Amino acid sequence: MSDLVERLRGRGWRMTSQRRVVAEVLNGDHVHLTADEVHARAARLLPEISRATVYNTLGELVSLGEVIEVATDGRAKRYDPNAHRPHQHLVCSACGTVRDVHPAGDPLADLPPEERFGFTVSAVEVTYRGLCPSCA
Amino acid sequence: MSDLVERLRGRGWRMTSQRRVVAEVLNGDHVHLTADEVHARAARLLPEISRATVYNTLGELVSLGEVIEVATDGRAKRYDPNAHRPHQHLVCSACGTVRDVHPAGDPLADLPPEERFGFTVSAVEVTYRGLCPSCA
DNA sequence: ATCCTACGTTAGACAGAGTTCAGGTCAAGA
DNA sequence: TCTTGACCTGAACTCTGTCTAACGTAGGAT
Repeated sequence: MSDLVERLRGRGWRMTSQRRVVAEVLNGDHVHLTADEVHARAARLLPEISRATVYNTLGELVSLGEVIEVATDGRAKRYDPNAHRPHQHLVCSACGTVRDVHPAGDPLADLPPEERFGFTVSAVEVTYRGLCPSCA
Repeated sequence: MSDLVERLRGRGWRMTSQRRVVAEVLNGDHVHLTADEVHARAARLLPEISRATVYNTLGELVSLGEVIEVATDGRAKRYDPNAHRPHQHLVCSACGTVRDVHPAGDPLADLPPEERFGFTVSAVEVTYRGLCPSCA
């Protein structure tokens, strides 16, 4: 994720302290923070950062394909920096914890043409639900 | 869906005009209304019905397993009365339209034990995304 | 090194979806 | 018919997220 800053600069991104801090907060594996959590952590490094900037920056990172938006429940979206490798999500129904998982098979191939109703299908999301070890 | 009223009464549900109207509105195949749409249609039959009652009733139907909640995106949740037959959803990224689909294969079987991280996996949701014929 | 300016940031108002609450209403059993 | 606890209502409220107008600044131009 540290070369992310370089990739973004190469794409003409103006680098600001706010954007750097948001990228820093999203660093790591199995990170699935909500926008508010990103804002809270970013504010520990840069107290004046505003909510609007966090939302703007996250939206830009999503458009650039550097971060994936995950809607695990009806609540706030979560942001997943692990956009390099395709993966799915395993969500604990009790505490909301999210894990990245890598199932076998290709769900897109499982949808036959006659079940597509003329849609141009471009993506598929799989969400596994259950109880994590601590909640079971 | 008409025997739904009987099933609910059998479970000790107090039957009111409001609940009857919400159940009526949800009748049919490929129905995926938002709470607001349910409220609008219910209000045509029972003008004084309140939003809170619609939300309460939908929530109860979901807990009872009679209706499935579909979180299509950042938008409003949709409510799917087709809870009897297992199925997945195909969502238009542009207009939010939802279709029920029946893919081949079992996504649960595609998640090997070493990818479950000790979770007790009990369910899986698959959401296909793309453009519907009108939006393409 | 400094200046310019277009791009970025900020605070706060706003909007959509959903929840809560106090008080009035009514389904259904006695 | 009476009673009562479950149900309904409307309004205020919370939570997420977006928009706007004024201000700040990164980085190329000079």
